[in-house]
Amino acid sequence: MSEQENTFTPKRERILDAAEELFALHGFDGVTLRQIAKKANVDVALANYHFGKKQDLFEAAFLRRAQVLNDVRLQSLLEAEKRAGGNPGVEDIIGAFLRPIQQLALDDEQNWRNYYALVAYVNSSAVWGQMMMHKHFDPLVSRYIEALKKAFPDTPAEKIHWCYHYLSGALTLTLAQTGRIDRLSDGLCKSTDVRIAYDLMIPYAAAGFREICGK
Amino acid sequence: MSEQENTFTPKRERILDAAEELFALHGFDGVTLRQIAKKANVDVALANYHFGKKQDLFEAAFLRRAQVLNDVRLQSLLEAEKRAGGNPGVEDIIGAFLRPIQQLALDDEQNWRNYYALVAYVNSSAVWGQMMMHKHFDPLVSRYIEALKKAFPDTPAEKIHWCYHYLSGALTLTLAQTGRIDRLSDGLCKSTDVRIAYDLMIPYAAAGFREICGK
DNA sequence: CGATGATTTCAACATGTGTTGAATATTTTC
DNA sequence: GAAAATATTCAACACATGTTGAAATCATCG
Repeated sequence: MSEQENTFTPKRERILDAAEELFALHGFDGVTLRQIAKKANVDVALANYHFGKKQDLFEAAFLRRAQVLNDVRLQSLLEAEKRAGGNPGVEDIIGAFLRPIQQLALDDEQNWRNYYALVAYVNSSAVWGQMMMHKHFDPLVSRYIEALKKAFPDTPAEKIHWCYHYLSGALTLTLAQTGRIDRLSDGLCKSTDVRIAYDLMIPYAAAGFREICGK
Repeated sequence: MSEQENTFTPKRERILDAAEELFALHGFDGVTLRQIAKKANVDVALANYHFGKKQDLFEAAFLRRAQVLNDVRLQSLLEAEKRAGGNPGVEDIIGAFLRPIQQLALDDEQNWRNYYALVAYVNSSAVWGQMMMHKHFDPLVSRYIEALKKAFPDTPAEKIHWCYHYLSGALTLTLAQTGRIDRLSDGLCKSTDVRIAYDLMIPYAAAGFREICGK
């Protein structure tokens, strides 16, 4: 009755938080329900009561913030289109794609770091991870790709898709925050430096697009 | 005595092949030794006899081709430097970095696809995956980064490292061959199209480097 | 051949897994 | 405040896991 190990949040939410963090760190099969329950200070059976099977718990953790992220990104795209009078350039589109992610990471009241790592894990995963990406993120991504096609009207769609693929790879590795850049740069750069990571990624990717897609 | 389910290869090798494929597909924790043994047509205990613990088997599968890959890539870098009289440009360096990977995938006598997916998995993984990357790939990568620093002598090292990070992300997602581009492009592009994947990645990345690192 | 050593299988153990149903506590409703 | 509903814990099952040691098979070579 004296201590409160956590700032008080409902147990259901605590389970999701623990699942998010542990799944992001070790993957679906690398985490047991008992580890999640322990981290959430909760009995094992409670996860089953609230979310059903383990797979469903994973999806619940994945879904929780997906809609939020999609909403803010869609608005970001719409604003960029409005600002450019319906014809945004590559840099505008890529900025609209990445800035919301950067911003959420910077306002870390709610900590998006774990969730980002979870998305990176899912995007790097095989069949069933791909199904989740397709279901929950591809609709929005398609809108970005449409915008890019419009920005390069004379470029074959194939090239646009490959360029987006490269951008998606850079983003995914950034979201994962594996710390590899820290080691390779001997501490000069930090995976957690969200500011510079996206500030440089935008012009980098934009230049890549222009090189491949002409103009 | 009549059928030979596999083209005959020693069982030890068959275990490594099965481990490579299954680990690449489902990750370390997503695969059981029994699944590996079954795929290799071998008893479970044999993996332990040859490789020790499960972790050691994983590392053995990872190591098997790492040295080969490092050798061919180092030679590729040295040749590029020689060809450019000691001062290769970005495009030369990135080409030397990516072409060997592309080439090995194209000559698929030995199928490198599974191994590439395994590397992608390791590079996307947390602490212990990073240790493997650091130990077995970073020494060579550092040489590429040194070459890049020399190609942009006036650019702060920080920017070089971030640009390499973006390139590494694009490469990793390409190696993973998740099939996401197939779905996003509605079949127009294929993850398995190694030719175009790298042919476009090189100028894309080179343009990104030039944009960020000047010149 | 016979014997020595490497390979491969067999059987099993100890432990950990996801999941479940009944029991208890807590909150809500009337 | 009793009753109904929700949330949480407890105990346990059926099964799969990595790993091991002792057998059995195979190859090597005098």
